[in-house]
Formats: sequence, C-alpha cells, structure tokens
Amino acid sequence: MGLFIGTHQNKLDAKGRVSVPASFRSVLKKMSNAGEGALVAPLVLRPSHQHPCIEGWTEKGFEALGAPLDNYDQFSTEHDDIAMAIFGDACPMETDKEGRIQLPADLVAYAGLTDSVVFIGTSKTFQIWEPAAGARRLAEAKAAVRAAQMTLRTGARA
Amino acid sequence: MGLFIGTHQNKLDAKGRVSVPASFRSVLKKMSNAGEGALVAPLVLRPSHQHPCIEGWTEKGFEALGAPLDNYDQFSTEHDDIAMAIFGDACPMETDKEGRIQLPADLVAYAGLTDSVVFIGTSKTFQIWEPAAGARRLAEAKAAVRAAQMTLRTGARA
DNA sequence: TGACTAACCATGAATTCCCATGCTATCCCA
DNA sequence: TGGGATAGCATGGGAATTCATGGTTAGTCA
Repeated sequence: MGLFIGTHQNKLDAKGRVSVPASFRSVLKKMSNAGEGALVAPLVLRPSHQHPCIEGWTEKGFEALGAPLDNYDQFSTEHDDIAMAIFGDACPMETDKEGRIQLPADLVAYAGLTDSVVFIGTSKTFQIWEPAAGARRLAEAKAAVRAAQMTLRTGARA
Repeated sequence: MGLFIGTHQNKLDAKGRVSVPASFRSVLKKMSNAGEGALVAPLVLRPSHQHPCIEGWTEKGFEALGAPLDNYDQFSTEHDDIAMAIFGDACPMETDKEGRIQLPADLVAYAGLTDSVVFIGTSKTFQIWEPAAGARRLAEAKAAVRAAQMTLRTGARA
C-alpha cells in the first residue's frame, strides 16, 4: 500500500528521537528517489499551516509540491512568495538505520510534543501530534465530515 | 459471488486472531489489486462511525472511498478533514496463509469483542460484531425495515 | 579538551510465519 | 443410496523475525 494510513503512537526518547512507524517507512522508501531497497528512508518535515502539528512528506510528494513554481516567472514576487512559503520552513531528513528520526527542537515546540507522539496517516502525507491533541483533531475531523455530509457517497454510507 | 453475504461466527484465539470466513476471503481477493490467485487476502478495517462494530473493506472499495479527495484542493480544510477521517483510523491488513487476521487491540475494545465474533455481510463491506450485539443490531434493522414498510422493490428509496 | 551529535550495538516485546490437528461437508464408488 | 475416502476450513501452538526502544561508543566542532 503506497499511502499513509492509520494512527501509531510512539515514544520520544531522551535525545528527541522517535521511531517512524514501519508501515510509514515503507511508503517513504517507495516514494523516494533512491528506491525501495534503501537502508534509510528520506522524508521532509514542516510545521502545518493550519494545525499545531508537524507535517510529513515523501521525497517525491514534496518535489511535486514545488511544481507550481514553474508556472511563475523565476523573478516574480509570486515565485518568491511561494518558494519561501514552501521551502522556507521545510526540513529534509533521513531515518537512521533503526528507522528513527530526530525531531528538530523548533518543530517539537511548535507541536507541543512531550514524551509520546502519534503519527496519523492522511493519504499522501502524515502528521505528527501530541497524543491528546491528535485524538481531539481526529474526532473533530470525523464530526466535520459527518456534519457536512461530505461526498463520501461514492459507494459508501455517510 | 462478489459480495459479502450472510453471518458467520468465529473464535478469537489467545493471540487475538480470527479466521475470516472463506467466502469473504474470496471476495477480498477478487477485489484486490493483486488478483484472485493471491495466497493472502488484503483488506482494510476501521471503526464504524455509527455502530460499535468494526467495518471491513476490500482494497478496491477502500480506494474508492478515498477517491473524493481528488475533488478538493490539497490545502483546503475539506481535504484535511476527509483525509483524516478516512485514513486516520483505518488499518490495512492481510490475512495470514491460513486466512486469519489479527485484530488491533483498539478495535477489539471499540467493538467490545471477547472470545467470539460474528462477521455480517453487508454487500460491498462487512461488519465484525460481538455476537450478542450483532444479533440485536440485525433484529433492529429488520424491525426498522418492516416498520417503515420499506419495500425493497427495485430502486425504491424510503 | 569538552560538549554535543551521530553512528552503532543490545534487548525485550510483539507480531508473523509455519506446521499440526479436528471437524465438516463433499465427492466417488460400490 | 449408503459408506468410506478426500479436500477445505476453522483452530491451536511453537519458532523465528521484525519492531520499538534503550544505552554506549566513536566522531566532530568549537
């Protein structure tokens, strides 16, 4: 399965390391330029713009995110704005051999992380939350979807 | 037959494993990307939004469930809500060679499962219930249909 | 030389794989 | 039509991996 699915809770150790869930690692490797056989998995982290959480991207997914830039003149202010918004606060990383990443201190602070974190899959990307906040957000999202009767109609029951 | 039909009761063993009914397995294989000849059957489990039971999806069915995402801008709140609601609490699995799955502890708790479970087919998906609760729900559904005089006539929608 | 970071190694727990068994329904042959 | 053989299915348990996590050493920059 090439998508990030499910929620996984892992511990943040004394050095600020967390294991990336195994299933997420396999997605990251598959969506990397290096290929699936790689020993480590590349990924990109950035603070979410709409929530107090960290957003995780695959290498290829993040590259695609920057693609719209090609529609603008290299020296336009739009190009400048977009480039900065997307790349300015992103930070590329690799897991270590054990499949862990070291979360940057500023992102830890931004998401209010303490000793445990949850990884929540959202299809092409995933999010890293402080467990309680993540649970709240998940419940909120489900409620919103139900309230809006968003088009889950295709073959599904609301 | 490409649909989930009937109710089947199976045991949950000490390790939290249950055999997926053979007829359900064949549906799962048919509706997978791997093809029918596969040794194991892929499926997706998620907590039901309206009942204390576990919902089971085929691989293709679940992909269709996520398809509406493409109608929204990647950074819209709708996309955000839907992605989290659908993917956040789903969990993809495969049967083992014997046709069993290991139910995640949180789903077991959510559905109140103990030592036996019933699989109830509901056409494109199926549900996993604690036997007594499942029986109650089945009776309730039948009563509701009768009370509403829902004619199950072709295409009739109460 | 000292602090800090990154690679390496070690361990327990949980999960997956594999083999074995009883049961039931089906098929085949008399 | 009856009885025995056969194959498929649900179930049980043990062994081998994988995974998450903790600690230790080596390496680097100031």
